[in-house]
Amino acid sequence: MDKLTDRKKRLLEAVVDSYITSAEPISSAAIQQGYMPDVSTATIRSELAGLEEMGYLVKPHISAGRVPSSKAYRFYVDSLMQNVTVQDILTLEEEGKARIDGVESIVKEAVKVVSDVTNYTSLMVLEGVDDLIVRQVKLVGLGDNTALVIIITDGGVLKDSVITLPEGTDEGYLESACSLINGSMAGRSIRSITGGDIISGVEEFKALFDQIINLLKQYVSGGEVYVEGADKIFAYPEYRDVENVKGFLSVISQKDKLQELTSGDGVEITVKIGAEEGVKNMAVVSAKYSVSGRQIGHVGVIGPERMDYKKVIKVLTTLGKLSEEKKEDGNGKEKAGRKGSDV
Amino acid sequence: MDKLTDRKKRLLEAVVDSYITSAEPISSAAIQQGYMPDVSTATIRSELAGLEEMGYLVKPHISAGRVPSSKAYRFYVDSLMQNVTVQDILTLEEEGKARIDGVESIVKEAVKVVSDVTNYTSLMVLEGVDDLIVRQVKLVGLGDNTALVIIITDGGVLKDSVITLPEGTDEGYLESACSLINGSMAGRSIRSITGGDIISGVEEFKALFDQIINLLKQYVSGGEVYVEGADKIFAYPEYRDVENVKGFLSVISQKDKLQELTSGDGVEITVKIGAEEGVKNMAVVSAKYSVSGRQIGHVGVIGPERMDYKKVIKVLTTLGKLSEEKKEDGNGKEKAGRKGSDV
DNA sequence: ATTAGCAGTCAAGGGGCGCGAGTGCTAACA
DNA sequence: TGTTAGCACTCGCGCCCCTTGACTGCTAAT
Repeated sequence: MDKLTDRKKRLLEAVVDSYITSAEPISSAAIQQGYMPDVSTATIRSELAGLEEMGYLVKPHISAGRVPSSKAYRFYVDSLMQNVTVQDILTLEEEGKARIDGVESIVKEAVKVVSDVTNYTSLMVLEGVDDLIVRQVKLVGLGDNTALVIIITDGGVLKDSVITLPEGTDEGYLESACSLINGSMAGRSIRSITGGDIISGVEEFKALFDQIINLLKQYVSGGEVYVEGADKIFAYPEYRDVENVKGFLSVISQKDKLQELTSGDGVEITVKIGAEEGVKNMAVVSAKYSVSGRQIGHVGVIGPERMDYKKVIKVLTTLGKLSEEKKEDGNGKEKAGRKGSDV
Repeated sequence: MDKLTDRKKRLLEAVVDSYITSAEPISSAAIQQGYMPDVSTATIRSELAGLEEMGYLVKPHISAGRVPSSKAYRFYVDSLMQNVTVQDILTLEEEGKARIDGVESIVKEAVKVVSDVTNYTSLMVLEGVDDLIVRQVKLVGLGDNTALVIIITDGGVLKDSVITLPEGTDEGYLESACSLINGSMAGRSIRSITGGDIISGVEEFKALFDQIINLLKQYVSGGEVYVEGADKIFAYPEYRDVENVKGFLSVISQKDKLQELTSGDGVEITVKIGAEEGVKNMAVVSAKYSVSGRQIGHVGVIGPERMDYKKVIKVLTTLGKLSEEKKEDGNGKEKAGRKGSDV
C-alpha cells in the first residue's frame, strides 16, 4: 500500500488537473464523471483515501472533497517534465524580432510576453554577470576631477558610473591610465579581475584601479529584477484572501528572495512549490534566460500552487530554447553562416 | 451655513487628525475628549451635521461616527501646505552621502529611504529627459557591422545601445561619422535634436543619423519607475479588504498611471486624493526630485486616503530641498570652494 | 477487488436576537 | 441665538441556532 499503483497515479493526476481549473475540492463523483466513468465512486473513494494517507491529498474538512497537497503538485510537475520537448513553437514572435536596443529592452519585452501569454505574474531576474569578458574600458573626463567609466564587455555595456580622480589631473593622465587599465583588464573575465590579483604596477594609478575594481564588484553582485503583471494575480480566487495576497506581495517585493527562488543550479526549469520551498500557497516556475547565447538570468512565473504547470512550463521552455538558439544564429534575422556571432 | 466657520475648521481638522491615526469612525464624544473639552457633544454633533451636509464628512451608517470624505482630506492638506517651510532637516543622512554610482543607485537609495521613513509604499518616477544637453556622442565599433552608441549628456550616460552599420565599413568610417555627429549634436538639448531639423549633410551617413535620433527619441519617452516597500501597505487596516489591495496593486503596476499621478505641473508638492483623482480609496503625495540640481523625476508616496500627510509632506519636502541644494553646492558634502569632491 | 447503500459529518448560508455605540431631535436654559 | 442635557431611535456586529446539501467512510453483498 506504500506504492503508487498505476491507477493511483492516474487518479492523482486527475485530481490535480481538475483542481487546477476549478480551484475547488474535488469529489469522488467529479472524478468519476470527468476521468473514470468505468469505476464506481466508492472505489475511487477508497483509492483517494490511500493517496491521502500517503500525503498526496488533503481534505479541507471531513465532509469535503480532496485538494492536492504540495507533494501532489510536485509529483504532477515531475511526471510532466518527463515529456518536455521542444514542441510546437509558440507564437513568441515578439521575442523573435529582438530589438537592437541592448539587453534591457529585450528583457522587458520578454517578461511582458510571458505574463501576457501565461496570464500569471511574471518575473525576470538578472544575475550577477561575473563571467563576462571585459573588452575595453574607457575613461571620459567630465571636469572637476571626475571621470565617467565605461566598461564594454562582450555582453553589453555596464552602466554608467562616475569616479573621482586625484587632484589636478589632466587629459594626459586619463589617457595613460586608460591604456594601463586596458592592458591589464581587457580580455579577462570580470570574475578573474575582481579575484584580486590585479594590481596597478604604478603607484600613481592605484586608487583608480581600486575604484574600477569596486565598480566591477558591484556589478557582479548584480540582481536587477523585473516584475510584470502583478495585478493578474487577482484573476485567481485564492487571492480573494488577503493573507495570500500579502504573501504574494511580500515575495515579489523581495529581490533577493526572487533571486533565490528562480535560481535552479544548472537545471533548465525549476519549480518551487509551497511553504517548504519558501512560497506558502504559491508556486514559482522559472527557466534560464539567455540573450545572444549568453545566459543572463532567469525568467519565471509566480502564481497559486494550482498553477497551470503544463502551459507555463511549455511557454518557459519555448522561450528558453528560442533565446538559446540565437547562439547559433547570430543576432540577425537571417541565419546564413556564422558571420555574425553575438553582438 | 454655507461657510466654514472657524470652529468648523478646527472640528474638521480634528476629525481628519483622529481618523488618520485610528482608522475608525470618529464620534462626537471622541472629539470632545481629545480636542474640545469645553463644548458639549451635542454642540459638536450639530456642527458635524453641518459639515456632513457640506460634503466634508460621511457616515458609514446612520448610527456610526463620522469619517472624512476626500474633500475633507483635500481641505486638510491644503491648510497644511500653507505652513510648509524647510523645518528641521530630517535625518536623511543616507541621501546625503550620495554615492558615486550615477543616478540609478542614488535614486534607488532615495526611494528606499522614503519608504522606510514614512512607512508607506514609495515611488520614484523618472521622467523623459528631453532637456538634457548632449555632451558627446561616441561610437565604438564592435565588429560585424555593429557599433555601440554612447551618448554622454550633462545628466549622465544614456544607456547602451547597439546600432547596425552599412555593409563593409571600417574604423575610418566610424571616426568620421563620429566627428560629424558630434559636430551637429554636441552642445544641444535632446529636445532640439529630436525636433527634426538635424540632417546629415552627407548622404553616406544619413541612415546612421536616423538611427541615433531614433535612439534619442526612445529615451525621451523615458519613464523608468521604481516602487519600494509595496508590502508595507498591509500595515494599514483598510488593506484587509482585498478590493483595496486590488486597486493598490493595479495602480502601482501601471507605469503610465504612476507617471500621471506624480506629475504636478511645476508644483513642488502634488497631492492626489480619492476616486476623483484616479485613486479610489487612496492618496498619492509626490514631489519633484532632483539630482545634482537637475530635476530628473518625482518621488512619491502612495497609501490610504487617511495618510499621515503631515509626515509625508515633511519628508518629501525635505528630500526635495536637499536634492535641490546640491545645485548651489557643487555636489559635495563640504561646500568649501568648488574644488570637486562628490563621492 | 469492486460495488451499492446508508449513516455520519460539517461548511455554508440564513434568520432571529440582544448589545452598545452613536446619532438626531426636542425642550430648556443663558 | 447659540448651547446644553436628556431621551428615543437606529443599526452594525457578534452570537447562536437551524437547515441544507455535499461529501465521506464503513459495511455487507457481489
